[in-house]
Amino acid sequence: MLDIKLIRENSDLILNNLEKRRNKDYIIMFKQLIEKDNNWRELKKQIDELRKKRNELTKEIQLLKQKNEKVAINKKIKEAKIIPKKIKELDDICKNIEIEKKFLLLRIPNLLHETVPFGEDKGENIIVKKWGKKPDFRFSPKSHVDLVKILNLVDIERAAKTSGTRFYFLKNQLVELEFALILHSIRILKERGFNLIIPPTLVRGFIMEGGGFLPTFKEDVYKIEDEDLYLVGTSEAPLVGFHEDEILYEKDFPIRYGGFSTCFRTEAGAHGKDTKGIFRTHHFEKVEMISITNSNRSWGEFDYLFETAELFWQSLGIHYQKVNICTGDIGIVASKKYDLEAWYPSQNQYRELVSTSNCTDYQARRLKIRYREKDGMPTKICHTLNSTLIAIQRGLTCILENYQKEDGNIEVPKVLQKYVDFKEIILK
RNA sequence: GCCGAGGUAGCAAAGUCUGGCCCAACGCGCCGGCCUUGAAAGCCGGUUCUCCAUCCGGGGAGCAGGAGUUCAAAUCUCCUCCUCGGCGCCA
Repeated sequence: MLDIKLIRENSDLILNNLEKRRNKDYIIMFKQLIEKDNNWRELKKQIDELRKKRNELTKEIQLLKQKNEKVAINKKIKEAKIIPKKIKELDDICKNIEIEKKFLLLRIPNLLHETVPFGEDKGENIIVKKWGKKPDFRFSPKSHVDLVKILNLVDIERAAKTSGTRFYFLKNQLVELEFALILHSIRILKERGFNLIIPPTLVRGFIMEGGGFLPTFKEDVYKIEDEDLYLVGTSEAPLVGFHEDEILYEKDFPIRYGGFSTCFRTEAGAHGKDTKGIFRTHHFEKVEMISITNSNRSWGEFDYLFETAELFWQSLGIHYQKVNICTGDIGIVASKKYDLEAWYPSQNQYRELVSTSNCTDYQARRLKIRYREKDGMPTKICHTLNSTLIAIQRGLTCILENYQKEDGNIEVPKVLQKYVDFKEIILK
């Protein structure tokens, strides 16, 4: 969420930024927010004055009791007695306004970085870099959907039986490749200064809210019935929640976490999209990077995270492009976002494998993640960043497609060969 | 799941039975100031959130979270969460 003080003092700046999103709702919400905030402050002033009065009377009563002046005490108590009711009355109104205020504040998106390109939708994202080459196939490459079927690596039909659509049984060498990818991932993350973590995959509502996953994306996450627990759509949620309501030290920045977890997504808004295979599923494993730092360093860190993802995909020899996500496609939390889109020969297009975001102070403010330059110095709000390294199942689809051979076998990428006892997945 | 003990500021630790001198003691760390040639010691102010005020400054809230009783709650009552120990169950 945005800084309410900045909203009060510099509303024009924020309005100009919100306008870039070309969504009138945000402007309306913002104006309502300012109104609510004014109401709130007015009421708070009144309430605080009443409390002050009550505190004063309480003290007087206390003194009179010591002197045992009964008549005066009764008079004061009579006077004091009416105040709590008034406070309660105003406070109830104030609390409601506060709820409305928070409702708006939680839905107003982050400020966009000036280098975010303007655009209506993902068609207007800007390609900023390409790496590697498309594989030169002398045959018509198969899709991962066909490959996993032919090579007996995934069973979708039976998963439909046990669990429904968008589930899968991963089988045989693909299971081994998954673990190879995980081991390769954590090796790179360790070298790049990330602390390895496997987080809980169920988290409380306020952690989801703090990360920006709620309330805006309520339909996209699974909730446990009768409990205030959600299945995480990404380990970003527990990993940024890790330091919730903490005060960190600047000397420790950047704090980097390399998290591995299963992720659960309803894919509510994706009906009809990527319905076949394991490209888009309700559950998958993902290796994620998280960084906590401050405003001085977060843009450098943003590049560092993306570079780490690039190094990983380069090690696998996958041809990709780096994309600067435009205003219409960026979402509410990130101030700037780069995607890494890899080449899918069967689809003849680039598909998203990695998304790197600088959330600036937007998440950290919600989660009360602060830092000090030194002990005794005032606290400031941290910056948080996140990036995919690899979503395993999607990564596998990309590898399968790019490493397929004319004879129908799949070559195992060089860097993964040391983790498995085969160099090819062979058609039986 | 049951029983017991707990949750107090950056850390550490009193206060809870017996409500008010608790805007939370004594420490430790750190920040600012005074003092000093400099430092240490000493002294003063600070070290969470928030409101008003350009500045000086003045309020309010906060003792795991919420609700209640009361003129007044860290302290009493109820609900929830979490931690630790014991028992049970279990991969």
